Amino acid sequence: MEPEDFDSEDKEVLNWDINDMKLPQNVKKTDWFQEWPDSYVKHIYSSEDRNAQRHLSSWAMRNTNNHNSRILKKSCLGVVVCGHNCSTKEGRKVYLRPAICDKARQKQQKKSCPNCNGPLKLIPCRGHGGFPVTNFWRHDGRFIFFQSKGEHDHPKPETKLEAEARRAMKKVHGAPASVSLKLKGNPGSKSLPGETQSQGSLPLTWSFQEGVQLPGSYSGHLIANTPQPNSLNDCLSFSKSYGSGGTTDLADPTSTLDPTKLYEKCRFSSNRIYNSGDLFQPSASGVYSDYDNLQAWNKNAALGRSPLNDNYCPNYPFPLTSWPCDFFPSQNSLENFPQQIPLEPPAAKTSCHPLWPNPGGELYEEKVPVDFNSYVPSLAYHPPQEDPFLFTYTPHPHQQCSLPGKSTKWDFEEEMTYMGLDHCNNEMLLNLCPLR
DNA sequence: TCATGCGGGTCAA
DNA sequence: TTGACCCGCATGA
Repeated sequence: MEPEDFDSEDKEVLNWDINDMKLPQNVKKTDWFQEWPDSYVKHIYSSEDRNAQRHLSSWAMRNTNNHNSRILKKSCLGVVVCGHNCSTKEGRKVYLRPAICDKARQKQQKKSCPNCNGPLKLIPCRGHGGFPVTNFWRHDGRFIFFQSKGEHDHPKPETKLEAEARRAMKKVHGAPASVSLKLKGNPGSKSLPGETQSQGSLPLTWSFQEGVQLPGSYSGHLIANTPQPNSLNDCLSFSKSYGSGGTTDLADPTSTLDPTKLYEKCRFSSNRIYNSGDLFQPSASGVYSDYDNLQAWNKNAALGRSPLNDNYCPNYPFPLTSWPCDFFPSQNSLENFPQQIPLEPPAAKTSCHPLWPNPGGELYEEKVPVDFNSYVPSLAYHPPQEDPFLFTYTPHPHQQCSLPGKSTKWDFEEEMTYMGLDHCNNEMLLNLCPLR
């Protein structure tokens, strides 16, 4: 759509700034929540969006006083890495989430690298003119306005859920899970009959975390006590967050909380990300959408990460498609997800996931930029020494994954074994797991 | 214990 | 004046 096609109201919706006295209220479509907002983006979320209400971000953002109670400002803390720049045997880098609390962060930095016992080092974010990237949140009317300034110049840290899961893991097991991993073998290097290695599964969250490598998608699954509603919430948000082009139709009457419909919607949403056309859909906030998607893509590709990964459900504690198979979210889980999910049927997959079966049934293989900042594959992955951010990726085709058994009782070993086998990416599962 | 939000205050550009 | 940052406090999980 050409800019001249916008009427004045549209322009108002598109050209707002977080500091404006008056923000647009004639927003027709709100954005899907973005968990990894980057670059100079703006989003308009529904005031019903729980994630937006909580001003969530998977970047480690701390509150910053801007002496303006109307606008909440947050600045990025960067990422905690090993001072020795060590790698695990599998070539994974250590990317820990900086503690938000100042004291906790100081304590954190006194701790040693879980991998090599070297010192931990905080890489500050300098993505905004040498200053940390800042995020602004403003509640106005029925909407929550979000604006990001700066581009993160550091790897993604582990997500909040991952960090919480890691802490919970420590509490429950008392010792680093690596002990267990050593006993059972490395999860990333082991496969079961009929299984293939995790690398091709693509959006694995394989950031190394204090002795335990947690695929983000299972981070909430590791500990039974880990609250799952948030994970589901996050997943669903992710399913909706396929790029800043995602929008939520406020008038969508299909926003029932019927789990089956939600699943179906989520499934559709999952498909959406592979529709190249979606990349250029205007977001509610519009202005940056098209350009920023491209920009983000290019940047992420340069950084070795893929926007597609952001569209994945890295914090989802179980394979999304296991709903109809082995698990169904509680109503409680769904309550945390007030946003609507678009009902469009899956668009033709003009651009497929590397492992997405094509219409002919064959797995489609495509080289895509992959986020190895936080999603580090194992095995064949060899980290370049000169630049840890530049990774090469060769997907392994023909991968299959199995869902966890029907038993709801997973002990830790089983979980780790399962996780180590092959983290099933949602999109693939969507095609492998029978629906209802 | 830590995340989060608020707000007083300081400092430098 | 503005933006970044430090600090303490309160609240909640």
